[in-house]
Amino acid sequence: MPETKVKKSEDFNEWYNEIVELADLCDKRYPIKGMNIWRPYGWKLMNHVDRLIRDEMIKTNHQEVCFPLLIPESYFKKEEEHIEGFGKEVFWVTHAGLTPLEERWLLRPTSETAMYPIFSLWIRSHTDLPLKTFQIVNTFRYETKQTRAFIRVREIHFFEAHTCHVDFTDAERQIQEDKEIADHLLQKLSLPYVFSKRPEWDKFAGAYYTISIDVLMPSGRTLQIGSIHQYRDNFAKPYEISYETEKGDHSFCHQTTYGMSERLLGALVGVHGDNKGLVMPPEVAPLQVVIIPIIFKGKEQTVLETSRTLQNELLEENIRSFIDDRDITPGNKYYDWELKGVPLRVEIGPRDVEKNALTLVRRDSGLKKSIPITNAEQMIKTELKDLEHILYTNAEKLLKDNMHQVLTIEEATQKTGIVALPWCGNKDCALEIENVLEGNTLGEPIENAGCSEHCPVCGSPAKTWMRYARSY
RNA sequence: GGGCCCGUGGGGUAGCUUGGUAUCCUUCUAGCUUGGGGUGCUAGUGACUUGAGUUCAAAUCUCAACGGGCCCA
Repeated sequence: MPETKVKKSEDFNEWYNEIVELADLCDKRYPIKGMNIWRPYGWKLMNHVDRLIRDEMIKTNHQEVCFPLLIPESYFKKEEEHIEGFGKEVFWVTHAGLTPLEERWLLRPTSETAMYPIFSLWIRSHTDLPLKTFQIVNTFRYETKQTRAFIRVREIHFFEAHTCHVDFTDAERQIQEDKEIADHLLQKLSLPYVFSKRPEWDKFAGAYYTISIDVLMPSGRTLQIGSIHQYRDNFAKPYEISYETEKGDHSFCHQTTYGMSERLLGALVGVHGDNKGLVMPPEVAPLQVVIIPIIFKGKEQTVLETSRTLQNELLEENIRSFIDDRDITPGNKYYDWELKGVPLRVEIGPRDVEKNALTLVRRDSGLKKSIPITNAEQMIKTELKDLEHILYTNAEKLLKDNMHQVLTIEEATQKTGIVALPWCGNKDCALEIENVLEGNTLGEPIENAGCSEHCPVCGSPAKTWMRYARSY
């Protein structure tokens, strides 16, 4: 069996670096830090993830838009907290040719400040609401810390939904919908996750509150793959997004955003991959089945014909497949496709054809079996479903085994992954725990209110649980 | 912001201390061979980040720039 040089369990970070390049996802040789090249296979994969996101957006009546990349400084500066949060990591455009610009432009780090002045033009009446938009674009953030493919980059492939509502309640309803969207999507990616409400000092710049969506990587560190923000009317006021109510008054909109990025791909790689390479959930696998004809001189005809017949049958079932008839040895092809995480491999050789059968190999378990060629596409469909299920189950176990709820800092230091401790609500107490655990606050669980224990730092009655983790 | 380390074919490397012909593996190309887990053989392409300095001579020593990585705040 082929293995990566670095084992996933021994040095996850190194393993990750090795795998993203070996599997042809990206090329990191571009000479600007944090700006990598999407290679064809990686880009296909990302497109499938985007497709799932679009499907969810369309189902929930969001409209796709595309705003300009450049934002005038004056637009950007309207909301104070927002500038403070992003100011240090924006790229500026100062010249056009040799001429200095009268007003500087910036590359969007996110699109609130590009969109909202325009929203204020679009929205006149309560009948224009809710306004539900989204776009999938690249955003730019000048990261100074260490970059990592798909996880911390300077040019980010980004999904952002922006909505405007008549009031806080309707915006809250949107946030419920966003949570459902996240759930559907992450199920399809076989990625179990946790929602946490970020503490006040760690929320998105300008938000009323922020819900983060985190997955747990096998290294024990969390990866935030999305966030949902309730803005209330924090942006609507400076950007003057108001509407005329039924009664003829004027009122500010309440807004939400929902963002996700190429980190989803990072999570797919990290959570499902193994020492043989990627393991892709069938929903997003660029190829769901690879067909390898076993060619012997003189017998290639029947083997290739059988392969083509199967491919056509798979096509009718909307299963993405490819016949690898390259002139290299079969073993070589196995390695290749295992590295790329193709969920199922079908081998068709003279032996199979004779028996009216084909050989089916699972990427997750490596198990091989011979199945009848009649109705093979149905069997394959079932196997794909089962594989998706197994991926989810394994990932869920990883998450559950690494989520802990404890009462003292002492106990917390013994744990890996996500640790929840009682919290009194005082920032200093949380920061103290961050220090000792060498981790960060993730936020409070959103599903439960309250905690009847005591803060492990100051001893006061706890208001809630607070989660801590080392994160990417 | 402060400190440290590193730049050699597409990838991984040896050589640097003590200056002189750049090593090996892999990939790639061509041909034959082989083909149910990386087939074998033959031939071939391809590199010292850039600039300045020291020197008869620099991958090697010095300085700088650019690029990459790590640690601390």
